[in-house]
Amino acid sequence: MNNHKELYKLHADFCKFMSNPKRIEILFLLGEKEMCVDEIASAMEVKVPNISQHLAVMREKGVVDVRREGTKMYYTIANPKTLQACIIMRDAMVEQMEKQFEMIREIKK
Amino acid sequence: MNNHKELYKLHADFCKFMSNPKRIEILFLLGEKEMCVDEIASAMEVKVPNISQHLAVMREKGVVDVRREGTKMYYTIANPKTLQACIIMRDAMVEQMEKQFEMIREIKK
DNA sequence: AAATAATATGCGTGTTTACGCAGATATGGA
DNA sequence: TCCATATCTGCGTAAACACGCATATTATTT
Repeated sequence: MNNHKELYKLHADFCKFMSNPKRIEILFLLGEKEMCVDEIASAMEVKVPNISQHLAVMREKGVVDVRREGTKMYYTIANPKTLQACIIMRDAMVEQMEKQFEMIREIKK
Repeated sequence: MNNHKELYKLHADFCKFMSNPKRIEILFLLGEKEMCVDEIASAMEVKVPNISQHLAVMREKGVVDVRREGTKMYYTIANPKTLQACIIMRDAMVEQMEKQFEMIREIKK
């Protein structure tokens, strides 16, 4: 069974949405509540077309769901696990930074 | 407080290691046991220098730790949370794929 | 049917990433 | 010291990405 490689490819492709700080910020914003494009854009102080492009990436990968209401498009997180994993990943990063900080302090003393 | 942006940047940068299928495969391999470069390379059927480069990326971000034993470098996962988050992210992806598969079946019936 | 508001899309450009290959290091042993 | 083994680094190229801006699409209102 060597479709392992294929699964890793899908997995990496899905995770690509996290390789951009704006998309992570969008994920955390949507974690609080459903939002439309210009709400997100003004909350982040970023131009609307740019946010729309990032949302398109997240839509394609199935990270977010969309719902139309009149002219507005409301976005939500498709699966809460995505945010959960993202938070755990951030915790791991913070712990790692603290560990490295400790090591530097040990060397300096 | 607008160092939020800076945190999102660090977060995204840390998560970049997941945007490549080979690095995800490396993470899962190291999840089983400590391994040296050529063990990883032959397990994955990838050239050693390429694996070394991917490990360098993971080292820089603090995703993996290294230990030298003679001429060999043994790699381990620095923080189990990293693998945990990665697994949850994969679960989210699989659930999402199943959801989309269901939707297509509904439309076709 | 126009005009307007909200999003989405296409394109050009500068930046980053992946990876093969050649050459450089570092360690242990003859 | 010289050689072999294991790993790392530098460089060139091709592909992917981010983002600004202009334009297109979609739905509401008049």
